[in-house]
Amino acid sequence: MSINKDLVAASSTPMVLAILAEGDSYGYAILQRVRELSGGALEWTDGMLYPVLHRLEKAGFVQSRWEKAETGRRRKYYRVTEAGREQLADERRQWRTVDDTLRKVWSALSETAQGDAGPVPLPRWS
Amino acid sequence: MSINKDLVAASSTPMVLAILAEGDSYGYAILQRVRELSGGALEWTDGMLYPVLHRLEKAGFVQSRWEKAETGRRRKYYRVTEAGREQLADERRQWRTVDDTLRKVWSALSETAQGDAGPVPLPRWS
DNA sequence: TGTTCATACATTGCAGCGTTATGTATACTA
DNA sequence: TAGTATACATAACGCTGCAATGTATGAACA
Repeated sequence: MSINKDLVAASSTPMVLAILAEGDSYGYAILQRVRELSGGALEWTDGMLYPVLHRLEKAGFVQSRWEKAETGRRRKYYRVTEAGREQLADERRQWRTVDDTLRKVWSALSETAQGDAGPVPLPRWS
Repeated sequence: MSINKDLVAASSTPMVLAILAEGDSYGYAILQRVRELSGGALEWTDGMLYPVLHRLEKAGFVQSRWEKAETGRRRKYYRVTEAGREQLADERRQWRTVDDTLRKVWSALSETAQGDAGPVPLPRWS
């Protein structure tokens, strides 16, 4: 399933901060972690992730350091800051507010698109 | 609580389509319905909603018609199309995919930002 | 009558950000 | 030696919320 860009944009910050809250990590591993967490449903591109990490660092939500992995490759590790943890908590609150609202309006609707939509419901305003 | 723009962008299409799936409605009433559904937590601006409605109509997800309300004012009513119902179902699937993933990564974290974060957890990679 | 507020729709300029494409470099493996 | 996975980075493009602004009508109130 392909996820539209707005939804990717809305979830990227809380997702990355939460992954880093599990422990320090780096770009490539974060991409894999997202795939793993979603069971393969989410496939982020690196061209999208790196600007996110740079933005988070500029905002003070994460700190980075270069390290040499045992494999020999250089990696840029990120660690979430205290401000980042607060931001994460705020993002979670926002997400839940929107999610609760969507669930409320969705709850009355049938699960799927209806090939036979049946009679159009009477407008509330009539 | 203020909701960041990415989250508003991600939720606007499924929210509007779902509200219209409840019954035909118009711009001003949709703004009120969003406020009502969210218990006042979500406050959409009209400058954001009208372009959304125009975009949905251009995409064929809704159809519009002018009507004269009993109050005498003109209103532009919108009705969701069959394509719109299918789009709504798809948006719901996408939302749930992302929501499930976020819940999974959030579940291990404490509820709030920690003023005293305690010891930094050992990195998974060490 | 005049003023204000709520209703009702619409557009413009700005800025942020994902997408796609591209670039650079290293380590491992066939 | 060539291909693949790893690893980070940037540029051009297009979309879209946001804030500001504009137009217009009806109701309430002084």
